[in-house]
Amino acid sequence: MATGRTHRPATRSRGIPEATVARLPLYLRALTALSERSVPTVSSEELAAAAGVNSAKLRKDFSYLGSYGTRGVGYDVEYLVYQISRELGLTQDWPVVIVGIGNLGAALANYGGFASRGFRVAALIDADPGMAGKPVAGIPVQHTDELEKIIQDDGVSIGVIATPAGAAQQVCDRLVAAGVTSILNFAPTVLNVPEGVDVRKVDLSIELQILAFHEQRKAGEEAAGDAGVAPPVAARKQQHATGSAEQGPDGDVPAVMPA
Amino acid sequence: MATGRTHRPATRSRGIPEATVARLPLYLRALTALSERSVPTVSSEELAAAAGVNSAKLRKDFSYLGSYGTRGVGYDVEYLVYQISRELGLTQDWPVVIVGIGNLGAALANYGGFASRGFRVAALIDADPGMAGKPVAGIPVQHTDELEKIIQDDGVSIGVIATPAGAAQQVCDRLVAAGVTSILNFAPTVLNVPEGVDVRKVDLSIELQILAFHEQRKAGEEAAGDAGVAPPVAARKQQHATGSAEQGPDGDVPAVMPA
DNA sequence: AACTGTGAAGTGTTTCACAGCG
DNA sequence: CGCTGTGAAACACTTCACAGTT
Repeated sequence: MATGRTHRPATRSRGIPEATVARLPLYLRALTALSERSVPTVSSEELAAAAGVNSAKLRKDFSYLGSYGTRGVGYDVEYLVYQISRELGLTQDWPVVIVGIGNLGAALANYGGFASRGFRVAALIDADPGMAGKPVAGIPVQHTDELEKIIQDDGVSIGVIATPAGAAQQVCDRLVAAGVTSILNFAPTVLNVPEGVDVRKVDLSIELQILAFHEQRKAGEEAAGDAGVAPPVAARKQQHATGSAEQGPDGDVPAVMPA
Repeated sequence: MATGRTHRPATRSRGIPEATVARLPLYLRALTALSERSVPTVSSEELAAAAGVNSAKLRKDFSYLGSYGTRGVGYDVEYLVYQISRELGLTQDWPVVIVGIGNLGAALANYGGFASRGFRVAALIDADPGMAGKPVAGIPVQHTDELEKIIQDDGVSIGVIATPAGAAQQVCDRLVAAGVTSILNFAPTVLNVPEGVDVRKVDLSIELQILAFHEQRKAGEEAAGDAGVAPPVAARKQQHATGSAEQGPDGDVPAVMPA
């Protein structure tokens, strides 16, 4: 979705897998903790444990960055912190605007981990004129009217949307028009953005629903009899291939989830 | 990747892929919106657009649930809402506790999408005695001492951790000991949980770092010359250089990690 | 001896493309 | 004809297992 293809001309294409990129911050956090304890080196096994992954995956991930370890020894903590930071672009300053200073926006503004990496809250923006000027986390809230000006003046390229769902797309459009090219969306809506703009979303309700799915599986083993309400409309259709062939061609090995 | 093999006797093995499960809430939201507009049926193409995925993926996803569409026509909205809700376990009531009622916890307690699905905030818990009794989102905050009692009395199986990082593991241990088997973690820490307990994490700082990575790519195409500080220690090593496919569409990386 | 780096195999996910049904 | 449902191909990611290095 969002990102669309980026048909890069393959400038020597480093090509770090997306899954690896998503784990780099995890490694970085673990490494930072080690660094604070002045641990000089760490093995893939130890670091993997601290980051909650397995060591093969970690080594594979690092192999995309380069050969930064020493066989028989492990990885130099400081050096790796630097390399990962650089890879993630955290050696530079990223001004960020947060739009929508309700409960959540305020929480985000106060969030420490925010500033701790290269991120700097450049501005807090809210549509409520009554909020204008009020300081949140030490930063005065500004009115939406200022949005374009702020973004241009500060060279903001990352925006955080913490507005109600109804306002999100509109805010998004304005952010993008003003030059923002990466958006972190907390509103429960699918955002439409032009090619070249990245959107990541964080959705509490979705996370809970996924947990509920697994939770349900744990509880009800056999009893398929569901206690909920009855299907609303339409005739009930049969439930997919009942006992028959269907999936596992050869060695069964049923998928992740059992039933 | 959930719980590796789950031994289970393969009761007709439904086996819905994790990636599909993660998208069901998205479909459900889009369908709910259609339902509110009294749209009777929808094609895979339309629904996919509303959910921000492509139609082939959507059809494949639905095929894991069963044959719920009508060829030449599309899907019955109400019927599909029900089927997905049931699959996700939302036709039942899920009491949830939120631990850590700071800025973020309060935001979560107030979050509407919470209650809108089967989730019910059974209790708000905080370690600060000064907060005890204070109502947040209409619910009085209770002290951590009550944690075990609340969970057992209300049969809570899902816990949300919104405490500072330092307290998270301890809270997690208590939640698990009291009977919680699914945890949504907002604290920037890796939680250790016993086998059978699901943890999903939401980490603002990680999301931003991933955006920064892509942002950096957009900006500096060729100029590998980084303006940041110089590497701290150790000799620089060469850069690997895999030549190959690069980046693809955004794909969300699921994060269930059992243990 | 200890540990990294990585091909190769295994597993999961997406996309294609079209048969099949209403 | 239109649209779903799905094998098969393509792609992505993870894990294995061991060669290679210090």
